Amino acid sequence: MEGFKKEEIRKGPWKAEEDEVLIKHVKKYGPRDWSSIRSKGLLQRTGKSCRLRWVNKLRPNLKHGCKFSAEEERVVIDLQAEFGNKWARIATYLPGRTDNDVKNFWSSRQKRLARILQTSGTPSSSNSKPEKNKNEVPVFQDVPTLEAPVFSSSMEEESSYFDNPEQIRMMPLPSLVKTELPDGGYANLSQYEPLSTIPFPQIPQLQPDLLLSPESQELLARLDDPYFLSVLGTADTPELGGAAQFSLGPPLFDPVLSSGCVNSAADVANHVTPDTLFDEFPSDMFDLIEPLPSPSDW
DNA sequence: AATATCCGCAACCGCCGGAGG
DNA sequence: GCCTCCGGCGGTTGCGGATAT
Repeated sequence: MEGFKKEEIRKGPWKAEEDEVLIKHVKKYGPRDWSSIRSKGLLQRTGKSCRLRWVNKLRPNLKHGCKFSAEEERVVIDLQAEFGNKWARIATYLPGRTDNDVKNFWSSRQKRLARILQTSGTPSSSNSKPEKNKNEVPVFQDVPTLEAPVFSSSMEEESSYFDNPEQIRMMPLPSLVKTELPDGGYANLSQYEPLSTIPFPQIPQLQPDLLLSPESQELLARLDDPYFLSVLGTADTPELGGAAQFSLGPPLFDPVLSSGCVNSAADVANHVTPDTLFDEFPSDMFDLIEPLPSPSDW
């Protein structure tokens, strides 16, 4: 590794060799002393860059390449309302997710919502094609207060974790708090006590002369279907107007979705996530959803 | 098939706070 | 009290793949 000029700092994508060096360093010294990696001439990366690479990509037990499950999405939505943009804090509730993951998820979601509101707010929107809006998800307001989990949010573990590769592989995530569920399963989000009810985006009373597409009418009809509601959660109010609420607790808490990656189409086919759920909504359905207040108004 | 647009992701940047000299 | 260094965090950007036109 000689020949490194200390002034030359490498940026951009990491190479496999660099990852190897970083992993070796962490195995040996633990996830700390990031700046020493460069001062020792091991890598031409800054300490910050090394730390980021470890935390976001190389750390054990990360969920790479799998979308947020319905449960994870709900947790993020709830906790964002509770904590604001404290991504690192929110990430501690989500085993295998990093603050960067949460941040990226949220910003993608915000962009989608912005677009949906933009299109639904225009007079011609009910004539517009579904386009990308088919993936839009709702925003939940006035979410319940949640209790913080009892664990250290620090990623810095004892160096004993790094004595051998197997220990690294099996290293428990600090945020992984398991609780036995009534049905015998385990919830990783144990502190996430009964997620009571989360307000659904308000849908105003339908006007008799309001023209809806056949799909929308069919969808509204399905809201009376017990099974459909069980997917959404249970409605606390018979009518959808005003403060219609849906329980997003157990019905949406699916061990398959919440505990691991769901990547195959078959896995997804049998589960309804917020995204897949709203895939079914014709675009003109969103014309009925009132514009949301900005986060600053919460 | 070509182009435009969207989206997810990885990584960088700047700010902040704590620790140590 | 100050300065410097380091690590942590949130915001932002740029790239590449996917999707729509």
